Amino acid sequence: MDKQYNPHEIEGRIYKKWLDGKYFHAEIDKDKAPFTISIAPPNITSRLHIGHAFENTLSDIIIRFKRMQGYAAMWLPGTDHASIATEVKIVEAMADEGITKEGIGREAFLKRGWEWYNTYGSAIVEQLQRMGFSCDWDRLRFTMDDGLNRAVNEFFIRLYEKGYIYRGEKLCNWCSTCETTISDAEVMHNEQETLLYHIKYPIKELPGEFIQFATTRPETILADTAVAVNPDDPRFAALIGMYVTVPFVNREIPIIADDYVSMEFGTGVVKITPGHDHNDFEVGTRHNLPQINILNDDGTLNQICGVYEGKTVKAARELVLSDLETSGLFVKAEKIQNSIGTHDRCKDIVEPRLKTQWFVAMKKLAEPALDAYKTGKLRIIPERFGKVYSHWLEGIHDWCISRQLWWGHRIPAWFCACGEISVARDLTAENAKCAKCGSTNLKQEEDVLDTWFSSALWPFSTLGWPDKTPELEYFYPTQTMNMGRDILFFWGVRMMFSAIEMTGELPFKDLIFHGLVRDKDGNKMSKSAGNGIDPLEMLEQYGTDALRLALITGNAPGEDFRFRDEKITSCRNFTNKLWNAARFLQSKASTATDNTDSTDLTDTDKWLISSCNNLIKDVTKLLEEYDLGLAAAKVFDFIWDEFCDWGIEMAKPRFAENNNAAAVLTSVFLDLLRLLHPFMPFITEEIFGYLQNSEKTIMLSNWPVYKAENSHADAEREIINLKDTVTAIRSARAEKNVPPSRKVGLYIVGDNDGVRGLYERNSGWLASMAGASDVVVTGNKSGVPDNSLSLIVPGAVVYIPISDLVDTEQEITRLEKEKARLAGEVARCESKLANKGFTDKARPELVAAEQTKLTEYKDMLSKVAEELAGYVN
RNA sequence: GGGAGCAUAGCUCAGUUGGGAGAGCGCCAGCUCGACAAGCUGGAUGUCGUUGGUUCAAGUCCAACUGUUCCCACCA
Repeated sequence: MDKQYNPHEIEGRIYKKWLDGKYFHAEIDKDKAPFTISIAPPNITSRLHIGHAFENTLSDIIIRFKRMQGYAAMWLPGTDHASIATEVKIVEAMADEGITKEGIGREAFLKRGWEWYNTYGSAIVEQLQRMGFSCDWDRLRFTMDDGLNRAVNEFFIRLYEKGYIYRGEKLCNWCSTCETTISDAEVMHNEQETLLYHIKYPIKELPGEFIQFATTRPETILADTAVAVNPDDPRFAALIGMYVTVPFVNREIPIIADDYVSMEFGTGVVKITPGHDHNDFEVGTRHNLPQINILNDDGTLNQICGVYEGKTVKAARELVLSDLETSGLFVKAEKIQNSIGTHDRCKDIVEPRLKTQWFVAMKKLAEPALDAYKTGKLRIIPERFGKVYSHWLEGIHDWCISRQLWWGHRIPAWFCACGEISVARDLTAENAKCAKCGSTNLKQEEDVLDTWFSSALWPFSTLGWPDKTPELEYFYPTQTMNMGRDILFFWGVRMMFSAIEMTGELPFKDLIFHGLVRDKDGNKMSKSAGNGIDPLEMLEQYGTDALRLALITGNAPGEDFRFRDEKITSCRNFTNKLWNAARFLQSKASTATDNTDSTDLTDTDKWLISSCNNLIKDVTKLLEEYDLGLAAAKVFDFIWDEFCDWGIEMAKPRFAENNNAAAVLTSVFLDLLRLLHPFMPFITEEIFGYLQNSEKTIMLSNWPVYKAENSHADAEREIINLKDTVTAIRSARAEKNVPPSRKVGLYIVGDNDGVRGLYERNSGWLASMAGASDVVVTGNKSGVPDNSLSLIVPGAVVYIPISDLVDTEQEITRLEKEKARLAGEVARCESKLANKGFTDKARPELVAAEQTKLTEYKDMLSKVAEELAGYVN
């Protein structure tokens, strides 16, 4: 083994070994319980970023843990076609070549989509493999492969047949850059400072009089079909029912009364534009107002707008304002804070407008999804996201699922000239026939489905649904789902209701949300900001295991966290530490006996076995609760602080003798490797190979279980005392500047047999750890050299004969300080025990512990006092 | 307008049913002590945002406040 851990050569070789051994592949096995995770399929828009690395590291930890526990653990991988996101990318790429979508036509465009998939889909798979993820690659799926296409059609048709899917003209969110509708969830609202323009319309019945209102979008006056006031507003009561004239289009529109209008805001008058505003649409519906659309698909104004036709919204706004000013109808402009809707993909302003689209009626579908959470069948982790989940479902709106795009699942609906729409299984251009008029000249809907329509089926469509496959039977429902908290509405909710409706079961039992990875300054990572971190770069520099560990330790579930280089460096250092511990053990392998169960275990052996045993219990529990960051930190700390700093160091003096020190260390270390394996798969696998030769792979070895018979609480307590003793001696040596090369003698005076036995049994390593030439354990002070440095340690007093270095005055000061500290402790313990509230109400073991401490402190205090008296005299 | 998170050492953050404040990095001092200088040993640094409340006991539970981040919502 090399002196430094070098991940590069190792990782590729190990991953190949796993693949070749088919270790990732889970067969249907009736003797095992299934444990399934579906990947959150990455979009094929680009290569993976650090957020993907993080999310999938979580899944990999869970699936590796469960696999070792003996489940038929299956992690199903795949990618998502990401309809609009990918289409935007392809269009951009084509623009660089000077071609357009329309220019090349649908078929050629789709060909480019598949090329895109071939490039990025495989790049993503490669990246996932570099991260060491143990996905069942034989089951790799894509949201647009044949099976999933069939599932999508089936889903659409079943919803349509049940009347959940309908087609209608409604106010939709329109992105004129992408020229498509988008769902409410895709609209981002940003507070911005905008201008609120005050405008007045002449009142027809009262020549020379005007009614004044305010708007942030003056160009939409061209689509106004009323102005509204509050019915209780005395200022305008007389005007209700009169008419005003919209300038430029000379449309006469009524003044109506509606509760929606707030008397306080603006002028107390609102222009009503049902064709371009969600609120106005509802007001318009209540008052039977006409709905006028003034926009073309590309965002310019249409023929209704007269002289403004062909102008962009922005240009039209300027023009309308200046024309209003000219006509004397413009009053003033004021600055206000207003929220503007933008498209989450292209960041352009979204305009509400009328469009005929396909919708899913959500109200009834949402109910069982809500129920699943409220009855506790669905577990949401962390819990607080449950509130967000149910709140959204309670106020859910219908889902606009049609998109005016090409890359995606084309809607399986066929139009006939007679007006009939056919939606049925297996309709193709060849066999389509109108059910009403018998015409065979049907045209398929041009639109494709929202990308989340297919994602919603992911946990079961990937297992063969709608067919009743054995895989679906066995692996479904899945167990846990890891997802970013930012896609709860897009995906989490939609999988839930789709699965319940289609399969009658929840798609997963535990829904786990993780936070976002931010840069070192706390900003969101994004391509445009240029602060994104490429996981491949990180793992090339530090190794995959270090990256994985850095992503999860010290992060609380569901919280965002910053990614900093220092953290990954310390994790890289840890891999080296682990590597060298293994190197050391390997060098001692020849001295190892097979005997780790025998009764001649020393205190240190018992301590190590027992504390590792406790670690197993803690880590297993944390992993079962999905508290991965804490679990990783526990293993990390134990290996470094306990196993290496104490376990190995305490064993060193024992190697010369014929004993089982090496065997115990190795046996414990193998368990530690198993605990660490889900987090750091490569290095643990490599070391596992060096340290034993009975098992082929750590991946499929058994997860360690807590063994009651390995609990040695007494030994643990004793070693804790010894560790304190060593620390005290080292600290004293440092304080006195005694170089490590200078050996000293230790005279330990303990006044009871148990304590003397403890120090006698462990005098070998105690001497070694403390840098002593010899250790003398006695029952009294006779034989201890004069002017030795004395230390109070648990249960005893240690004298170090370094008299030539001891400054008597310093020593007196130190003892006085120690005396004061101990006196304080005694007082604190006494007052605590004198408190009836504590003794009566606190847990009994706490009270007992406090009493023990009091005795110990009193004991130590009297020894300090005695020492001090010696110096003073 | 509604809701949620966060506030702990110089920095980044942990802190699991309430029971004597922790890690990593940084800083100071010293170390080639049987693997590891990507290491070892020792050390300094905290009114746990503020104010109240519950409790024998609060970083932890409750309330209010301040700062900050985010989500939802149709306010022209």
